[in-house]
Amino acid sequence: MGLRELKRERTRRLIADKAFELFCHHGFGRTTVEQIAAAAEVGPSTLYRYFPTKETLVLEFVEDSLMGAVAWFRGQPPVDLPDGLQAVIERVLDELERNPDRVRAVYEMADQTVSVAAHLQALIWRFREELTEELVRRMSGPDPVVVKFTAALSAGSAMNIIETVVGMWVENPDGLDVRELARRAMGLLHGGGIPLPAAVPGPGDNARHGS
Amino acid sequence: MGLRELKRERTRRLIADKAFELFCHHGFGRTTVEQIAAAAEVGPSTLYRYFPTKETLVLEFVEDSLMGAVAWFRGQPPVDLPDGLQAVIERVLDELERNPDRVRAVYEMADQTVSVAAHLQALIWRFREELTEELVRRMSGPDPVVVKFTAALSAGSAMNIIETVVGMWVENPDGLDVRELARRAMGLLHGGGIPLPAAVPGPGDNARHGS
DNA sequence: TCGATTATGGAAGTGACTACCATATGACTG
DNA sequence: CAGTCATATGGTAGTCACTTCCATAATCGA
Repeated sequence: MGLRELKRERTRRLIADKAFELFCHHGFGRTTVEQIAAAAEVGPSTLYRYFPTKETLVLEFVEDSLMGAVAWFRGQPPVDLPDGLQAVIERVLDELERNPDRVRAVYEMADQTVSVAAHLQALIWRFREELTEELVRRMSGPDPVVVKFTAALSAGSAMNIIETVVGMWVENPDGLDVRELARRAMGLLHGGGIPLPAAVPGPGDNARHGS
Repeated sequence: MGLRELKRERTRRLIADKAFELFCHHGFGRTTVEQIAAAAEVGPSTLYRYFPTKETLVLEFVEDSLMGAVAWFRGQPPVDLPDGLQAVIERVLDELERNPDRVRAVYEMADQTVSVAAHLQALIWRFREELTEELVRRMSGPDPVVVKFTAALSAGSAMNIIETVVGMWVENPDGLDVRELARRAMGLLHGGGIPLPAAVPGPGDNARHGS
């Protein structure tokens, strides 16, 4: 490991940290790339060599969490479908829970800047696609279309659970048992259907029953 | 209804059509906004008055389909949760099936242009949020957090089914029964779990059973 | 027909991002 | 240690999406 890679990692980290700092302080939209480059004491063209877009400065952390979980799953021995998905979900949640402030910051920026939300969603989409691919590799069936369909639906369910749990977690700053919610949501995978609250919505008393 | 609104609708349609044409012919990334404006014989600033971003030129159609379904659902009498979701899903699929070429074009552009994919996902996210909101309004329960959680998970499931079915539909140009797939996927909402193909993935013979 | 409202087009500017090139810096060889 | 090579950096110039603002033209109400 040479001095070069060490320095590279250092500047990369420096840029990302300065960017995060400026984004939190002044907002994503009110921070220019030039300002970030100046704060990190590098030229703008150097910054672009490390981070292809402004959004990656914010979202690389999420990308690592999601793609890391898929990569980990690829190395795991075959297991039951629901169990495998559950493991992936827990892996992602573990990773995100490791630095909650960053997760919150990402969600805040996504809330107030369309392009951040958009790229975050694109990231989640890629996670879904790669997970689908891996599930297909692990599955077998007579009809490849049905296999692909099942895999995509499963990966989507995992994605849905992650998004929902993380969303609830971000909205309720403290005193929320993320794991309990996640466990509840997993019922979706195991055939329990949507876990309903105590009082379920039924047809209203005075309402015509719709078609 | 005055002449003004009529003309407005006409230029709007004209711009969108010319844009679609150019995008299909030269690709999204290789078409500039100025070219579109020139083709529609309007000034660029007029174009931006109708369409805030280049992406909306492509995605407005999808937005209308999704948001229209939610708006429709808002006007419906209360029904069972799974039935309601199923109705919304079918509504969206109906709308998309009405012009398949446009759906395919959108997916193609999303495949080759990141920002289109990103904004498409952002749109789907908004659909999910609005559907969640409406579900919350229709639900009751002792714990508002659990209610919100259930609603978000349900809306996410609906979104998942739509995305999966449409994705399969786009990938397999012809001879695919979209409705059969959709019906199959609905089992997820009714508590049937993930519908599995004939041969389900099990633990491999030579694999260690790992945690 | 006249005044008010609104749509349009153009100009000028900002900022993200790209392509390119000259230079500086760490890495390897004799 | 000197020389050379690979790579990292910084700067310049340019493209393009998008914004703001203003002058003008088209429509509408009276």
